[in-house]
Amino acid sequence: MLAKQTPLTKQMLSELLRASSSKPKQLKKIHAVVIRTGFSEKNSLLTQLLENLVLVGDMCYARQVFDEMPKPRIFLWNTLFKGYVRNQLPFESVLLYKKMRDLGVRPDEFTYPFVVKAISQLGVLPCGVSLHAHVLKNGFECLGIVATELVMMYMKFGELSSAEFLFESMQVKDLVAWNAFIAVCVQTGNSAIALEYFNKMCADAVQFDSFTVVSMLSACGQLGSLDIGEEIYDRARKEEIECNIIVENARLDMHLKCGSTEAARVLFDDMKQRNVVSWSTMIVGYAMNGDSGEALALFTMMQNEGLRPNYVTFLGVLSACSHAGLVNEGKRYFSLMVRLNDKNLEPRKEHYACMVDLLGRSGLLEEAYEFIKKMRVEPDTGIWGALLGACAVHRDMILGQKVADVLVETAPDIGSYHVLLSNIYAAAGKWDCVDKVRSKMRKLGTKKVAAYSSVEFDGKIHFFNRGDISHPQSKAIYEKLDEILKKIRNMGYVPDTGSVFHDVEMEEKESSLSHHSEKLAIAFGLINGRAGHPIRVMKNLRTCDDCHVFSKFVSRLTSREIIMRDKNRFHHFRNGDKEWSKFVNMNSMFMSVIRCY
DNA sequence: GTAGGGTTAG
Repeated sequence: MLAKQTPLTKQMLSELLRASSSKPKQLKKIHAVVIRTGFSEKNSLLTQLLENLVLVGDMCYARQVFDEMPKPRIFLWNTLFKGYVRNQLPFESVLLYKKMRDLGVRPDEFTYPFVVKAISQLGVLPCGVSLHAHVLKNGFECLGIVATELVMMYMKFGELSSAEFLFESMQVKDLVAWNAFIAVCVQTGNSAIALEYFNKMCADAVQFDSFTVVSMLSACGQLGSLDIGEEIYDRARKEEIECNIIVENARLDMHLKCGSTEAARVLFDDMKQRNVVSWSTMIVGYAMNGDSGEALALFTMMQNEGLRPNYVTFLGVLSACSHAGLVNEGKRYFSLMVRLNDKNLEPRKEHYACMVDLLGRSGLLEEAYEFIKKMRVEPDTGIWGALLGACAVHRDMILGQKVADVLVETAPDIGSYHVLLSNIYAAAGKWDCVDKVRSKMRKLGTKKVAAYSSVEFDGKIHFFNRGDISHPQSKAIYEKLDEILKKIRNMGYVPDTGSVFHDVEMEEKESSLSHHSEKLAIAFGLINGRAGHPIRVMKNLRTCDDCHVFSKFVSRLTSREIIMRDKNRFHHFRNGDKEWSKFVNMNSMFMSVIRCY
């Protein structure tokens, strides 16, 4: 009777496992039965259980099951590695790899893709280098997949030349290898290199696909190269590459990142299908471009269509409130988020940072400080950084010092915090304190990020540093700049030397100011750009007050529209005016949002 | 039986 029942029960257990593949509690119960009935001996049920646990993400339990297996085959080790990578547990991966070597288990060609990815997640370069040596020793370096993972690892570690060298020396580069390299370039902020390799790829006659297009549109968004991006998109269409919703969303985002909000809206309205990413892209884009009214209006529309916002949508909404100084509305959206009581919508650190920014920007520095103290989450550098930025804007030296102390303690290698503190001192004329901060930076080896601006012209991106003379057109650029400065001075422009935070003489201050990278970029745009077309300048840091005023005057003088994107947001200048957000009645709009829920 | 690529935030 027992013999008759045995195969049935085993089959039943297997079926049960399949049926409860996403229910962790059920899996545990079945595990107990498997052990009790002695079916675990052949490992097949345990294997199935392990795979299910990896999918569910219960890695602790998965490890327990794995450890109970008498002699797991290499496939099972790989399954566990897969689980650790998927669930972002790189440290556990490293320990498992060590154990594997200690036991003398030989890794196979499937092992290294997982382990290399784990080291990427771990972010420790020396570990990556020694793992690379293992890969070579075991003879897996010529496997495309392993090589691709290594290239991505080096790129994520900022080891650009190693990554490039390895990629170039790959004997066979298929489409996925190209796409992976281009994507990781964009993800690490090396979009100009991505563009370079896209051109190489085309020169090598490798046919690109929709994955390539998405990465390139994202690269063009970062670079502010609307024309190049649109050209690539048009080519994709002509070559009948499937432009799915991901491609369309990336295109939308590119337009918004290039300050082309009107065109983005037309694209958005014409889209055949829209998902939460499309809506969030628009809302975030409007917020970045200073059109808070449209951002919040879209948020309402989105809900009227019955779409559920996600955490990015709320980041856009909160930053829209922040840019427009809508303190009370921001507070209400934040509490709405809490009240929705959705596990996926619990405010994250970024949302708290947005709130601190909102309060701080409006001058409510103490309230922002209190908000941080009362937060349910542990404040990170992003949150303290938002408060320090606000202290710099409102020149609050006392609180600024307090916050900077926390930041310099936790993140001594980030130059911008030191710079912000030194700016606060400089604004108050405390040059001895400025010197102290600077010498501390030198002692810690912290470096300031050098400011640069870029402009696209003739299919190329032109970069400028402050006082740069390396550009072939330098002579003409400086002549143009002098000419403009003269003319706008007559129109009433006065250099705002308050934004040069060095203790130097006035004349020197002025010349240092007049050669800021964005001014050089604008002069370049005026020389080369087509009349009637906007000049799009991208800057890697925030733009200073003087360059802001300068741009206003230049837009009036030359009747050219200037769209300047800095680290945080856009500035649109047309006919000497800065375009402000449209007036909207936020109160009534907020009430309609409340009604949706 | 298992392995490499894409969109919204920072």
